[in-house]
Amino acid sequence: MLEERPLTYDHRAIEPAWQARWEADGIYRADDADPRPKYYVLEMLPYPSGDLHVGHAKNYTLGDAVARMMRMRGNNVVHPMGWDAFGLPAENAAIQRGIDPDSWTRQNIDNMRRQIKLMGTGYDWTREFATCDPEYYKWNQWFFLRMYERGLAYKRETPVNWCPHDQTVLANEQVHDGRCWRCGHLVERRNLSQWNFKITDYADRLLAGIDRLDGWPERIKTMQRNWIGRSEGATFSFDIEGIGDARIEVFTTRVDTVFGVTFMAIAPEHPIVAKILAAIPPEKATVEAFAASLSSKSELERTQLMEKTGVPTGAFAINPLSGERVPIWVTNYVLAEYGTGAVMGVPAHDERDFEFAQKHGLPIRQVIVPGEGTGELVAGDLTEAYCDDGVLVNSAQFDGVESADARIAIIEELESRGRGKMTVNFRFRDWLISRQRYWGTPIPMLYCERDGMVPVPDDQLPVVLPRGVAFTGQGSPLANDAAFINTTCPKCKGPAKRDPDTMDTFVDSSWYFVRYLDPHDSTKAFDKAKASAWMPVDQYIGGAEHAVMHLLYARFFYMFMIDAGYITGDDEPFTRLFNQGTLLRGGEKMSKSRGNVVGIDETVETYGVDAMRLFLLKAAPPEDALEWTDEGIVGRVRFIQRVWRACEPLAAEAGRTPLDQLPACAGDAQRALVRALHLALKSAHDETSTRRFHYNVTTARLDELVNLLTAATRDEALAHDPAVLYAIHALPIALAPFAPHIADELWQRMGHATSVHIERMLDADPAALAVDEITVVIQVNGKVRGRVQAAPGVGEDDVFALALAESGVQQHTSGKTVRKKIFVPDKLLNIVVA
RNA sequence: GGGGAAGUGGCGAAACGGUAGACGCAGUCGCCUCAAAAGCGACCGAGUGUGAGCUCAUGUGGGUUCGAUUCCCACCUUCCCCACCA
Repeated sequence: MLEERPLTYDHRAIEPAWQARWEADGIYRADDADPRPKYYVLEMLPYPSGDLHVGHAKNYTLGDAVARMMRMRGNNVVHPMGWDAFGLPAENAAIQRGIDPDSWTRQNIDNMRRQIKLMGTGYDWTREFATCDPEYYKWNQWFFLRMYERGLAYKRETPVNWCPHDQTVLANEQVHDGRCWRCGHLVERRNLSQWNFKITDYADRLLAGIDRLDGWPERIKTMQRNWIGRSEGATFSFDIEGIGDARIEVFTTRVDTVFGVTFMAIAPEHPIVAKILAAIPPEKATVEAFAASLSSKSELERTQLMEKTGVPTGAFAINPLSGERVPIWVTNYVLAEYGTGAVMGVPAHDERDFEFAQKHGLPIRQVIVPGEGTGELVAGDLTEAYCDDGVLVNSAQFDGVESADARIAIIEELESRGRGKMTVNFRFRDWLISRQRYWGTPIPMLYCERDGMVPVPDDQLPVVLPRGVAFTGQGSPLANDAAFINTTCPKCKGPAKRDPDTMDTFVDSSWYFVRYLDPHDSTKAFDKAKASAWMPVDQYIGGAEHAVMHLLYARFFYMFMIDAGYITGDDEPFTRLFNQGTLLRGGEKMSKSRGNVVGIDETVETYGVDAMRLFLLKAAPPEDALEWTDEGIVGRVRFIQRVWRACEPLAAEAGRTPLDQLPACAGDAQRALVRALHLALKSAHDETSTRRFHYNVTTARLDELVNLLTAATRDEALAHDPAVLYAIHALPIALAPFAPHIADELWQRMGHATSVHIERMLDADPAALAVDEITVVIQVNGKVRGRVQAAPGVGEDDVFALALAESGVQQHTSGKTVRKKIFVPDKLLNIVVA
């Protein structure tokens, strides 16, 4: 028997020691000059909220396994980590608890960095930065100025949530039931002049680029397409009766229904409202009261009202095609921000218009009928809008024309009269980046009494966020800070004021992945050659909650950078995207606010990092939601200990066994063992190559291997067999991407001076996977009736002969005629009888 | 309302056109032990049979196929995202 001694893998001693050693040796640093093929693995930039839980560990463990796997497959891997450090929580901490946002954030970063290292992750920490570092956000300001120069950053009046008591702008999440989160006063809408990035200029490119993103999940691409929301239609104008040259422009995708217009619906904010009321005053009071009742409500509330309401303005519009006179209504269901802010009301062919017309007794006229140009009206009394295409009726010269043709013909008619044209509208709007907050990147703009709006010159960047400002919760800390606001105009040297706003934190995360490639450059955002060499990100990993905004903004920014020539290559930054599933506990997403978190520190202390990592990889495919269970991780602790007991006593001996050739296998047990090893290797390679990352299957293969190893090492006759020693020697390599600590510890005990993590992953050898006897399944009429053993490559006739000797097969074939045989070599023979 | 994903043992899951349930968790039994824990071993979808086995079984109903968990259609259920975008 093997020597009896306490065989326990002591994670508390071993794991921290390896983490220290890796850091000291710098084995995860990426070298720009390394000639091997580059591979950029990136997990989405985390917000330093404070404490990590095992849900975060799920995300980082997968990224880490992928990075380690790619490194061991011979790539020059860059795998960086940093902090999305600006944002509202830090400012709330300042307001509520008087903590400086910078100190609060830095403390959180320190703790989270410690915890991420505790997970045994292999990041290149030399590339770390936080977006709240002036050395980083300086370049946010620099990019802003470059966009401004190109007309991609512009100012526009936009409504915001405004608390009249605290005299401050509120983020949507600070408004609860229409009231201020701090003081409970009713929130109003107020217009402020704010900065926007003209992302809509890139709408078509952002949309077209999606088609090339073969490595992205289909659902994310669909969400982006829907968010961009391209729709083709016509924009044309109606005259307003009695008001000189005033016209109302409408946008519609169904210009074929234009003869069915029975009213005009406009948003209360539409500028024409004031003109109408000035010229035709009788309904002034009603309309203004209606507009006022909506003005305080956010778009969200208005749309959640669901019930469509409105009031007539007393004015009439003239249908440019029919010459018909229709009333103009102000309604809550037309959005000022989309299209032209005015809609032609066609109740017969639009659900919303139908609902509105029914409620307000407006006429409903059908002009599209289903079918092949019959011209027959289905009925005068529609019970719902008919929204499909069909054939036009009641439409003058367009009667009998198919909808699709009619749309083209009518647009041409309108165009010939100078009344309208074909247009494309997008659902998404320009990216509003101004935030009336402190903890963000100051917008590098000045307002001079003499020179007007003046950009901050590049040599005066960064505009540094002042420290020690007052956080009262009232007003904006920056706007209130006279020392910050008051400055000198770079043109006239006269007095000027700074823009009091900061940028949306999505700006920070829109280009950080390029900064990692040249993180300490103080002269530029990044070096063109370095960035162009490393980009694009080969594998991006993160949650689906960023499916739209972050990923769209980052794509936009990257296209801008390519266009500006800051970087060369394809204009899509993320070749492959992997969406991790969430971690659940008690059926709910693990989160601080739900109070169901399991901490990293406790888990690592109790069970060990490797056990935690293996559980997170093993329990489910990575894209699925995964339920955390304490029993599950105990099972992985058992696995770790089984590995230790099987391998550690034989480590030195196994370390002398060559790995560059397959061992001689004296018997079935040896062959099975070597085969199990190579099946595990094959799974690891396959899951990595296909980018499925279903390492839950790979870990199952490792379980099978370790089960065989356990049996073999307990058998005195087998324990020192070359095949057994070979498998033991290879196990740390196979285990390294998933359980990096025990892997390196065993590797060292096998006599290796360098880390297992810089070893080459072993290839799966087809010779080791081969078997000398296979089982062929015999089916009769598609049902399994027997199995026969044969040598691989056995022919159909031989299998058939063997099959007929099986009693189960005979039962179902005797007295019947064999009509057909389907033979799948080495797998199956299906005998079809009748 | 629109879009997307998914329904397999007591549980997490595997197989994704070819032996359904690998592997793990929970459970049952055995060995070891004074005993327990740990460890090791066996069993572990349902029904039926002494047994070899047979029958049923991957949400429901159809279809394609020699053969379907896998592909197609419809329905049911659950989850996620977007929700008055003219």
